Amino acid sequence: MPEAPDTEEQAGPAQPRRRQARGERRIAQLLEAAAGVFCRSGYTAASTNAIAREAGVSPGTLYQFFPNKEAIAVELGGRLMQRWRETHGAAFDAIDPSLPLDELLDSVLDPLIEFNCENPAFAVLMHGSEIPGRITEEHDAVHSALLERVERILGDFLPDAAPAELSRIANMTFSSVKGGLELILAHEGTERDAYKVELKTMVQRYLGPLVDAAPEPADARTHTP
Amino acid sequence: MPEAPDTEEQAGPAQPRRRQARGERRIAQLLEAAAGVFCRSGYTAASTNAIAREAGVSPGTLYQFFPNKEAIAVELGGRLMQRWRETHGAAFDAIDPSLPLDELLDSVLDPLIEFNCENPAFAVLMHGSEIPGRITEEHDAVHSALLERVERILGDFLPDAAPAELSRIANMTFSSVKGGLELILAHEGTERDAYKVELKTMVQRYLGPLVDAAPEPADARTHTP
Amino acid sequence: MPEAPDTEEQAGPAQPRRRQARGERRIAQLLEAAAGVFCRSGYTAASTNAIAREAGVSPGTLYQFFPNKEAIAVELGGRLMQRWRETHGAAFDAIDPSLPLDELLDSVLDPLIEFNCENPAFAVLMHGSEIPGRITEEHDAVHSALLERVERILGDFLPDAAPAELSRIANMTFSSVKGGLELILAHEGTERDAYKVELKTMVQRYLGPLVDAAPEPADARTHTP
Amino acid sequence: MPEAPDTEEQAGPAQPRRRQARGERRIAQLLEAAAGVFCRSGYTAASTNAIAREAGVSPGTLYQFFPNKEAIAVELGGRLMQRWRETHGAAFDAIDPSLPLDELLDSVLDPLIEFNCENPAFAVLMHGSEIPGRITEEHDAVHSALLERVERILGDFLPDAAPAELSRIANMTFSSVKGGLELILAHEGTERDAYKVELKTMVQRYLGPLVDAAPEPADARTHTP
DNA sequence: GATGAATGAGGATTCATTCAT
DNA sequence: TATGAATGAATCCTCATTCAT
Repeated sequence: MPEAPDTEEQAGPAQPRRRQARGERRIAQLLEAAAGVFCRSGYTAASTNAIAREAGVSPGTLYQFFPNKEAIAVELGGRLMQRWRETHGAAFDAIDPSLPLDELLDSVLDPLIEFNCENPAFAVLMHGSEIPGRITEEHDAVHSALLERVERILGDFLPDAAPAELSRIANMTFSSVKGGLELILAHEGTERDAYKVELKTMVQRYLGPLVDAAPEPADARTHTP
Repeated sequence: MPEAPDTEEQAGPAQPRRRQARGERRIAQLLEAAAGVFCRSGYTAASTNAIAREAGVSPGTLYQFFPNKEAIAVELGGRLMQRWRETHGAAFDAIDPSLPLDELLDSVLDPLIEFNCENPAFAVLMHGSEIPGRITEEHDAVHSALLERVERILGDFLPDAAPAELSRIANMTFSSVKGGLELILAHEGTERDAYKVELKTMVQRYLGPLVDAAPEPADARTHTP
Repeated sequence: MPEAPDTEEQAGPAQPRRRQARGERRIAQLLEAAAGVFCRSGYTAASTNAIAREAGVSPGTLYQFFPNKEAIAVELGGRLMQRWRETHGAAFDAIDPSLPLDELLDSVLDPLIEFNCENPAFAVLMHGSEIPGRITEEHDAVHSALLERVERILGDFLPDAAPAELSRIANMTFSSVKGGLELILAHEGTERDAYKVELKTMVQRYLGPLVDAAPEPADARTHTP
Repeated sequence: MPEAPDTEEQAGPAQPRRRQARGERRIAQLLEAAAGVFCRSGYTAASTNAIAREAGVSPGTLYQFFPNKEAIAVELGGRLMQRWRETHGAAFDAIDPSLPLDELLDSVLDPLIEFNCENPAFAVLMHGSEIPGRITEEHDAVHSALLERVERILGDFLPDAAPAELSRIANMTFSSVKGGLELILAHEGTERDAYKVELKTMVQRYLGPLVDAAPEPADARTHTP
């Protein structure tokens, strides 16, 4: 994707094509820089000048591609979501609700954890517009998209749950996962691995009874035999 | 801390206090204003001028009582912790480990939830120095104090757990509680109540197996039969 | 002087007397504090709050005795000049112009040096209103008084010199002495002593030829024959 | 120092300079403004806003080129020293120690005086960090560089002097010259000229005996036999 | 497009000074 | 008197954003 060998076409669309190629690189550069700065300082404390500096371009250049600071976060979130969907989206869409919960959670959480470790900015954006006035809610792509996805998955398992209850459970689950991811990212090595396990354990325990109680009256027993 | 009266008089603290009465009121006023602004904008985006304005005083007055912005957060955290201890600390210190988990959690979480609903800034400060360089860790009284308390309580239940494991479980629990509190605060009325229940359920499910497995080989059964 | 045992008189002048006694102590306290702060930070960077703090009183109290910051410097200068006059003024007024120059300089510079070492603020104020707009010239008691004194002494030695020339020589001499005093104060121990000697040597060499050439037709040899 | 172009291009410094031309002009403008403000108010009382205003730019522009107030003084000092070296440095390095003292002093002091009259800020910066905490010593380029130069020149004349003595004499000389320059700048027209002569006379008289007594066993007469 | 200069409002903080008690 | 609270303009400096080249 970053390499579009821009064949010299006639006249009209040639220039834009070349431009867009260079522009794409710039944008990617800027977003990568933004990811770093957001992680280090948080959205509010991150300065567009710092992002431009980190990207090795001038402030003016940054504003040639983004109308303002928020747009950077929005676009970064959009791209990370996109990358997430490309990498793990298929698996997500094809979740098999008949799987035992622990396997299902593994199939969901393992990629999510891995993706967050590789893209720590994802976690930052995942938290969404905690503070009103920062990133407008409707612009908070990552948070709402993931939450919706969680809700949908849960809906498959709990078809009888009222929408409000579903939303509540999804929010609760997602909130815990976000917290767990933060802890995971805050640690390293074996400690990090232990937190990964712990997060999955927690989610399993939380959702286990719900799932067990609901569709399949299987002989599901405790999750840590 | 903001006031060191150091009068070389002999008398008690009565005389010097009269002068400070106004100041004490101002401090309370400023902290209340800070609580509001912190809740609305978060620590980073909160401006001392905004706090002063909200308190109805000039910027200079604010700095008569606090040396800088962080000190405001620290003092606010300190006061909230103090209030928390005064209101619910005794109950916390006297937790009866022989209680069934759900009762124990009620005795811990109900007050915590109530306190957060009454003091929403508590939740803000509870999150601690998410971003390195904001509020210094050692100054992050609320977060570390509560985390330590959680760890201690858990230690009573899991005397055989390794320290690292204990810390992990405490962090995980605390993280989830923080997330849950955020959700509670983000909702109102019956929805808020439902979230309260949900949070307790989640913590119960997470800790239940740990506790059951540990000291008392009682006939404890799952909590959602 | 600081101790006026205020005997209880009738009515009218009793109160003021007592007040003045306490006030005198306060003023002395404040001026001493100001001396310290001026030495440490210079006049511009010295804050009235810092002076009050150093004096152990409140800002309000300071302004009960001085209308503004400049007045503090002016009064401090006045008092130091007063002390200077009381201690060494007599000797100065009774300078014997028939003395050989080196003895005369000793009789002038030795006390001046000693006084400056004991009252470092004197040197600070001696420099006068280097910067227009700080301490108004007419308020710069120390500088102008000392300069005038130097001029008068020199006038005794050089009765034939034109006023402008006299003023020039006085300024030059005074300027060098100020510089030398700064160096003296900047050093300690034997190095300080060496600077004392050096300063006197310099002044002697500067004034020697002038004095020699003037009243007494001695066998003075000049360095620029 | 304020500009690190770091273009990864191959070309010479021609291209990158074109962009900086405006900036270079701004820097010069700002430094000129700073020189004026420093002269009028002194370093401490000079405000960056005042400098920006004097330069006809906004505060932000100033900070695009200088990280803080001290850096302005440092750069100004550096440029003035540079200009000084370019204009008179060669003559200084090629001082002929066999010259008679008065000619030598002329060759040193005349340019110095002239340079100070043309660049009054030089005198301000020459005084160095009189007050601890203002301009850090190591940043006080003008003062230390000139003092060192004086010391070196004197060293040529007094090869047998102990280092401490040399330093003392250099300090004394430099201090007097600074004082004299101040007086020169404080006057105008013929009075200024007269002060110029007076300063040279004073230095000559101070150093004459030292020099005479040292290398050339001339028939020098000292005033303190 | 790219650059870096420019902006000016705003942020934290200080300070001389005044006021209420 | 003395205190300490109060003020608000001014300080240094930053930042999102715009402009000229």
